[in-house]
Amino acid sequence: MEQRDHPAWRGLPVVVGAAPGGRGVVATCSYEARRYGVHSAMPITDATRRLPPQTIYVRPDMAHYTAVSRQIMRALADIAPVVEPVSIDEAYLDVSGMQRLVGSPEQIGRRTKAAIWDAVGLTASVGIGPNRLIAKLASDSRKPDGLTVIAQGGIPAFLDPMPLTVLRGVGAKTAPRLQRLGLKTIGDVRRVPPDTLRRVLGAQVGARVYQQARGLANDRIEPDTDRKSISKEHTFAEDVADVAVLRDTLRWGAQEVGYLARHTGHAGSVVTLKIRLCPFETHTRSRTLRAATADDREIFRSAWDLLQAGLQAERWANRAVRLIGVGLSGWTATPTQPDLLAAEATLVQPRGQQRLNQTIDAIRDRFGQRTIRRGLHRHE
DNA sequence: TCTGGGGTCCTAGGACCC
DNA sequence: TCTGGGGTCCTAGGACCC
Repeated sequence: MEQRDHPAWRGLPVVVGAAPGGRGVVATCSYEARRYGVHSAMPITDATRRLPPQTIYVRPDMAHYTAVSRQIMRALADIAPVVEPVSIDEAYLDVSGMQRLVGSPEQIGRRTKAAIWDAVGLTASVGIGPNRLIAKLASDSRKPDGLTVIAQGGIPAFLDPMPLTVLRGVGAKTAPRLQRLGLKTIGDVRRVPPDTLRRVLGAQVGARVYQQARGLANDRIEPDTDRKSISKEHTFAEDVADVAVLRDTLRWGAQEVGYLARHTGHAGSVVTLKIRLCPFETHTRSRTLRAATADDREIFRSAWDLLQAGLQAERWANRAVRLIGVGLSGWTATPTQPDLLAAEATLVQPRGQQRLNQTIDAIRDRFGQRTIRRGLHRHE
């Protein structure tokens, strides 16, 4: 997209991310830069070493990218009724049952690419498959500007030769565990009994890998999934020992988090402090508040308390700090409603057990089990 | 060699409740 | 005096994804 906005950069390696020589990584880069072996998440110092002098380095302009992303998502909403954005540059569309209206899967894919081109002048890769795993891998299989359709019957031939590292949830730690069993491809994984995978990878990851190797995955596309947390963190250009600097950075983070929470209609009851000590040792400390908040000062106070407690403990004392951050989570389960409050008031009255049970049943019918437990806890 | 920032989900132990 | 089993919440850390 930076090449779209700056025609002079077309054909050149372009790196979006940290300043060259600084601390940080490549966020993304042009296909010209990829030819030098540079990729997302690579330390910027490594990238600089590999890339030629004419390389263009840009800092990310998130506000601009977010605006373009919105335009793209709007264009996608015209293609299919259900769109689930997964990141700033990726979304799932449920196009099942659209063949009669639009045409073959290929036609739906071409139409999607055209809609994005017309809206923002960018190419996109599209993958179509029976579920989100296959659609994602299909999209990844041909970039840039690709269009790949995998039908149910084509799944084994498509998956089996792929390296097992493309499976969702198989990363830097999990891949070697599988490779130590002599496995390289998804086809290899498919021949392993489920019990072995569960033993080596744990219950959840093992089960997921087993399913994915067979091309099975969730096919529900769900729009409007609410975020679960809001956080702000900062890595210092140089490690910091001055507590006043840490406090000011924490205050900044709390203000950013509070602002974002209020502007997105969130109030959270869990404040989390994150700290990364020199050279690279990460810790978190969290505290559950008595009531949810979106107040900068309250978020800051909690984070600051947690930091001071940590600094007093032996482990953190006199250590230079590389990163500090603050997060907010634990949204209020149910918006407070008048009749819920009334029901809670009834509950805390000393009444006979039978009456109490009737009241609990009544609330449960209306709000569900979780609500009752929370209500009881608050008043006990 | 050096490892951002913003997220999600899972695990595991201890507290606490019934 | 010795003691179960299930469930949920809280906390810390870790793996992973874009």
